[in-house]
Amino acid sequence: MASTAPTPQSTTSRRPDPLTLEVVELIGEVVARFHEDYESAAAEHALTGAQARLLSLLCLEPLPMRRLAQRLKCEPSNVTGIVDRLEARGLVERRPDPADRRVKVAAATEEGRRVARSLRESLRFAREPLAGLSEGERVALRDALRRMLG
Amino acid sequence: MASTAPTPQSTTSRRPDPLTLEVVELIGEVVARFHEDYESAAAEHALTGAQARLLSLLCLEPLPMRRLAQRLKCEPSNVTGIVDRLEARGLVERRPDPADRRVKVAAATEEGRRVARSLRESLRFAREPLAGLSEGERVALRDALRRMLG
DNA sequence: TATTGTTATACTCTATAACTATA
DNA sequence: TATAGTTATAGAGTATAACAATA
Repeated sequence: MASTAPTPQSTTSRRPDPLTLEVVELIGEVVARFHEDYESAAAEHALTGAQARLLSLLCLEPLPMRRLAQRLKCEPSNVTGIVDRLEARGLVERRPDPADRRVKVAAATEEGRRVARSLRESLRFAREPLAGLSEGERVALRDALRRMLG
Repeated sequence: MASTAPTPQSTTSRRPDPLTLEVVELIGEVVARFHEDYESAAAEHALTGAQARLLSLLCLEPLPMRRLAQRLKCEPSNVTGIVDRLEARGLVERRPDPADRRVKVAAATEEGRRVARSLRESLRFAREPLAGLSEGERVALRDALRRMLG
């Protein structure tokens, strides 16, 4: 591709070049749409965003309340309420930890896993828009995202 | 680039190919980091995410309460409270609309614009990670995102 | 009658601090 | 004493419904 002029400034400098600014803008758009899509998919399953995120985590593996808080980047006291509400609906259960009786391990129930799977499948964004890209473009996008995320 | 085998299924079909799944996963990562970064940048300015978004909108142009709700994709009743809190801090003001006395136009104050500018500059994510990409990669990323967003 | 903004209400998420039961 | 989870509390965002002022 045309790499005619060398970038005059690093992108970490105070005034990013127009290209970087546009990419930032576009990423903001993607973030907004993704978020919107996630919330509405959750709502279709009568879940809030936080509940959907927690349930999706537990769908991979059971976790102590403390670890859940770390993963969700919130205070442990909040996890109590979210798990309470999911447990009341039979999507999650609390199990004792034989090794440490202070610990409670949260785990998705069979129905919880079913709901999480359905939720995952109803996530349309980032799948439909991707359909417009060729395989080569998807590879390029993947590589750029990988490098961005370190 | 290698386009050896034709993609067996459309990306909108029930079972997306591994490449598409990975890109979805990566976008999810980007969304999470961006969101986190935005919230913490807002918090540095003693703003909530919703307040920061509303203020940023008003920084571009004054808007009636109703339009603000549409832009923020929430109910008009919520906007009342968010604007109340920003107005109490002198970052936003309500103006009458001469053409329609039912309407109140919200506008950023001078200080509001200053805070919004500072907020925008403290958004590190999507700028620092982008620094790791070559210009060619940023162009490829831009083009892919543009096409994704239609 | 319809529309704009607001108020009232209820629920969820959030952080902080204090509490309990274990370790 | 230190840690895991909970409870209590308060602030903010959200949707719904009802309301006053204006069109």
